[in-house]
Amino acid sequence: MARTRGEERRADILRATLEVISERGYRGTSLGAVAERVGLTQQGLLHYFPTKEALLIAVLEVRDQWDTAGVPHTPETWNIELLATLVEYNAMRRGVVQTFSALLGESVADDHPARDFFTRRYVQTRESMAAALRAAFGEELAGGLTPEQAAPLLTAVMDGLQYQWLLDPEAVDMSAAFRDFLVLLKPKD
Amino acid sequence: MARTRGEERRADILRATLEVISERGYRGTSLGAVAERVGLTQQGLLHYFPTKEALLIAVLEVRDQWDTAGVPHTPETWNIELLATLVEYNAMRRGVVQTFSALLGESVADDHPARDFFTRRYVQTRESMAAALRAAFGEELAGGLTPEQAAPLLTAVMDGLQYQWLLDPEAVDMSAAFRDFLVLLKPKD
DNA sequence: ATTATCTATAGATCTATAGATAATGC
DNA sequence: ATTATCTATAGATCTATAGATAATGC
Repeated sequence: MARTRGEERRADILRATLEVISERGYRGTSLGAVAERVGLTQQGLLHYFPTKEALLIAVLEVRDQWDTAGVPHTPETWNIELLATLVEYNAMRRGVVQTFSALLGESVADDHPARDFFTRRYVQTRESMAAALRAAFGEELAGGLTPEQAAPLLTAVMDGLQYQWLLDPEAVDMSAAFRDFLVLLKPKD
Repeated sequence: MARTRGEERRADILRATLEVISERGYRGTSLGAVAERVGLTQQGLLHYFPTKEALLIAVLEVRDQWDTAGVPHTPETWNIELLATLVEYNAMRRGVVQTFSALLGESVADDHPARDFFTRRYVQTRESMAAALRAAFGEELAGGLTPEQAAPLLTAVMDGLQYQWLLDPEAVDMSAAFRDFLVLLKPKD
């Protein structure tokens, strides 16, 4: 896939942006800092992405691929085993997890440009989670929960564990804890 | 408790700071915006808190009282029913939840001044959660989990639900979901 | 006296625009 | 021709310091 010079540069810039966001969040990220990492001036960077917000939008568009390790975000392709593997994989990619968590955390601010993106995304995520749970465990999970009831919990556990793990990787075994949670969900009959 | 004029002002400033942080995060908060809300100039505010970081530290110190509704943060005082009530209560205090979530989200950045605070705090939280779980359910929870295994999950569920709820309050019933999770944890014998 | 506020301002950033120059692709 | 990149710079902020003035507490 012969990417043009320009596409290559864009990809480099996005990579660098993800890096800087993971270190400082979106608000703490300056165009200058990103530009420096790709060997450009701040104004040179603006040739590829005309505003800082345009750069964030572009980052969000590619981000999904990163944080689901390339697995597309639709109900059909998801399943519980894959989720567990993904969590395990994420435990080896601190930077990616940190970028995601930093953006999610910032996005709850009233005026944050990523807010809509995350709102929409979580609607999707809960649907996918419910479908995956249904496929794995059927209509009734442990405790009599439906897949739709368990979906936000599963989502919450993944996100919440990431924060605890990012703050204190030694103290929290994200992957083991996630598997513990899957055991909890499994119907007992 | 006759607070001096100065203490009163300090409290006002902290209140305003929590507000602005909930709207913009710590990095997005300017001293000027906080000062305006208490009817001071930015320089007048610096009389009470000499730097922006000092203001954040002070906020973090009072924050615990807010987000646990005044219940002290020690193993002895915690129990599961109280947690469920707290989540219900939080669903009526969007601003407080949003301040907490915004700060937690930002704090994963490498150089964030609240990072240490949250790291230490989560160690405590997990301990308190484990104690509460032990008191409520004994040594073996559902799925054969120990209280220590379930503690990070319980913590993760609370935090993760908050993000989903903040982004989309209509779509997520934080309190109901939390109670669902408690049902999951309850030993089945 | 001490505490509370204000005006003035230095010094750092940061985003974005304008316009010049260099490199690349037909 | 078009794309890539640079220099120069306007215009907004933002934190923090210095030092003056007003209000309050003994």
